[in-house]
Amino acid sequence: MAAHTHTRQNLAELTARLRQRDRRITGPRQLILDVLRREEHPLTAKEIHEQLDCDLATVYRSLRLLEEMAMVKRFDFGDGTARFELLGQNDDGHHHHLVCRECSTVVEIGECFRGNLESRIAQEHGFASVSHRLEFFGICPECQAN
Amino acid sequence: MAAHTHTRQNLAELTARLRQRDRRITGPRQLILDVLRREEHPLTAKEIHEQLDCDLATVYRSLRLLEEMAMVKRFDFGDGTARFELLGQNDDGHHHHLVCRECSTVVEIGECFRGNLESRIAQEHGFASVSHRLEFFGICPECQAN
DNA sequence: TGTCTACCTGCAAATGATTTGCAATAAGGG
DNA sequence: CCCTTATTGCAAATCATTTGCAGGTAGACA
Repeated sequence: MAAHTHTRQNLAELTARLRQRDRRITGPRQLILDVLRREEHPLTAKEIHEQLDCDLATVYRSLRLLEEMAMVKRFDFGDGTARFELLGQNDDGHHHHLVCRECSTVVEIGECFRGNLESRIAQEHGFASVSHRLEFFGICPECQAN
Repeated sequence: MAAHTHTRQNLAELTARLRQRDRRITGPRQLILDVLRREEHPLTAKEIHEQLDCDLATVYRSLRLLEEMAMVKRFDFGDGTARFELLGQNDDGHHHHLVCRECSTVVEIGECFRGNLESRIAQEHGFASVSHRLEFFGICPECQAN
């Protein structure tokens, strides 16, 4: 699919979701989605900001809004900095990452243990709407070589 | 086992591990372990500090040292605040938590998926020493009632 | 196309967790 | 008991993220 098609789709979806919440389609919001679409790995707010020409606070505000609208997903690798990935239209973004402890290279892990672990845990402890967060850490091939 | 026995054991272990690194056994370090031993759930640096009478910076420095010495384990629930738990002598502290999204109540989860998932992931991606972090989130029984 | 208004942005300052510089203090081997 | 070196308290610095505010703009409507 050509990039501009992606963009168009993206924009249409953005427009629709923003309308529902009486929010506006602004330059920064479109640009942030563009940046995220270009990257295959989750980006920090700062990394996104470096590719843009708007205020860092605007990036944070936009990311929060886009997250609420389920257009981006926030990941936490435990280094004190949130990372964001673009979500597809029918994608809940549930997947995990394998992160290099040395260079922070990120590999996406499609696999996840069966959901029944989650429901069993919910049942055993009387919790409702249980979700989980799972990330893997290791040393990537390149860092092993060095 | 009586509490003072625990304390004695604790102190002996602390002493031994500190000696190895040419570090000193100080009041704050002993007190932090005491506080952690009294609590069944992971505590934040601030929570530990509230029960003590030393500087917050000292609490952070001590926790970092104790973590390096594998006497406490750091957990990250994704709320931007680290939490710490005491580790037993032959305990690598590998377990997970179920955290209430409302009130932050924490339940410890003993169970963990088979370690072969970890090694399979390592193999597939060429990573070495792969570990993982996994936490569950949900609404606890009490918060469901309210 | 101009108006109006609520939403947005930039900028600067505030927050909250955690770290660090430094001078004063204490642990513990000799 | 002394001396060297680790450790502490205090204040200031960092870092990621948020927020207050005044000026700017998207977009519904006339």
